[in-house]
Amino acid sequence: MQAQSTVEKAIDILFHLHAEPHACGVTAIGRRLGLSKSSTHRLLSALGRRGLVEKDDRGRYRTGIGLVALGVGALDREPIVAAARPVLEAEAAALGETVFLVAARAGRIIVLDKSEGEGFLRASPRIGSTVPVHATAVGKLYLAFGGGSVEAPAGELEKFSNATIARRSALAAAVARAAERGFAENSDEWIPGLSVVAAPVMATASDGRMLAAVAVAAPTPRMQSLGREEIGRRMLAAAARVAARFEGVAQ
Amino acid sequence: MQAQSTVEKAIDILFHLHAEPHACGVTAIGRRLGLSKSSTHRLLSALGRRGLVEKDDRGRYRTGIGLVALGVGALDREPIVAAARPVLEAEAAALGETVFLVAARAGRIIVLDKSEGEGFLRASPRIGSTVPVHATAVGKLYLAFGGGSVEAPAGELEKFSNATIARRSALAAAVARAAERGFAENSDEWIPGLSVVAAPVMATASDGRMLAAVAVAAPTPRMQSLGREEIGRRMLAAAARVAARFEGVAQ
DNA sequence: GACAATGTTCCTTTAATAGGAACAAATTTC
DNA sequence: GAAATTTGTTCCTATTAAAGGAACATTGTC
Repeated sequence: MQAQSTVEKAIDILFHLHAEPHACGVTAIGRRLGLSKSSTHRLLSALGRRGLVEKDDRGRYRTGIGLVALGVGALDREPIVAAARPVLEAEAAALGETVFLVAARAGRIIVLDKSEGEGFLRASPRIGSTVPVHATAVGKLYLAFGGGSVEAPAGELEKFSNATIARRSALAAAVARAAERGFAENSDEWIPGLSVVAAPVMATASDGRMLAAVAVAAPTPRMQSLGREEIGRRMLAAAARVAARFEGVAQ
Repeated sequence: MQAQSTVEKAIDILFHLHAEPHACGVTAIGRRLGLSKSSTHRLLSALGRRGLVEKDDRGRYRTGIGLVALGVGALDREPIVAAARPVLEAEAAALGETVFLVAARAGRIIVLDKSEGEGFLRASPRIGSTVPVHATAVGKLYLAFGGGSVEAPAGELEKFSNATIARRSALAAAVARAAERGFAENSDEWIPGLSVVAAPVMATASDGRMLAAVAVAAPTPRMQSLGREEIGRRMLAAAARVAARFEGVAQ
């Protein structure tokens, strides 16, 4: 990845600090991103003047509080998030499991919002994080209904667990089944012990494209006892409510 | 505010888009920030290549999903947030009201995390948002225990409601009372109908400075019936638990 | 269908950036 | 405890990227 503009270099620094668990020094950042020490320092100073990075006691840099403000605002700005939030909360309260909203952005599948369940063992996806296409329920939905907005990765399908779909023909079959049933599921295919059932939020009025997906995540045994078919119908109804609220709000 | 570096101009665009409720055009952004149309366009392109801004169907720009990822990560990085989260959740569940964590950053008081209550009418502060110093419970705590990390605004004290403290002598008295009791409260002083009781999280081991504050927010009638003194003691205990977890984790 | 406003691209002057080197703290090593 | 090494910060000038006017393309409007 070749940074071209100064702005992009600064953003690369932000993402690098984001990826690092601990605060980083100027020298280390510069070395990692191929920037001179003085350039790195100047970029960090500019970011610091706007509160996007902070310096700790020892002069090390880490991501700043300004990023939090910008990020949370960006979420609330997404109309689909505003439309979905009450539905997520209602479903999470009714099921006692984590319910979340996922959508495609720039060819990747990203967690937009969540409402967590009550269990001691519960799914807690990170808002803003990316999930794999070929090993998740939402990924299958996007392959079935997304109209090419998301594609399965090129080359070998990464194997996350014993249950991960490895062959493209098997993936195509799973996608076809999702297209037929209208919802998709995933048992241990990404994270062992985690099951997800997801339904697509389709724009009913305009062009009928897929706006997002509503999904419930639970430990596999609990999902088993809840009944996948019943949960699937429930998610379809929830997704329809989100779509109705979205079109009502967006008007 | 005069932008000096290119990076700062780009960040100013981000904050401007963040402040605007709707997507903005290149011309409008440039006019607002004093940038030429072509410069604005180039900065937006750079931000867009890294996913920090997005373009809608009509070519308008708004904040992008990349900011969400950066922001959420930045929050989880704050050790005080990690230490406080279970305490916030436990208190929110026990009280049924919104409990949140607030701290001073760069001289301002900022909401770091929250766990919302269950009421139909409930406080829902925005994570990352700034709250006023002289009209909030946490503001009084920082004036009492913050060691100068936060100061009351210069000039006239802004009047948010009929209950807002207007005179500096009255503010000093409220701060003195907070210093004496160890916790602070706020009834309708910022937002009419909203009451808050807050307790400071003090570093017990090292230098004893104020790390953050734990606060519970509720509609004024409900706070009245819960009993301010009892809630104050409860918040003091919660803040002590946060401090203990913080020092235990940070070790 | 003509007009106005907006997003995008092009090009040259201008000004900010890059990066080496020197300096100052802090940390590590002996 | 002192020397040595690493690291954050500042300074300076050749270089390079950014700024801004103008032309072009596109969209929405009257």
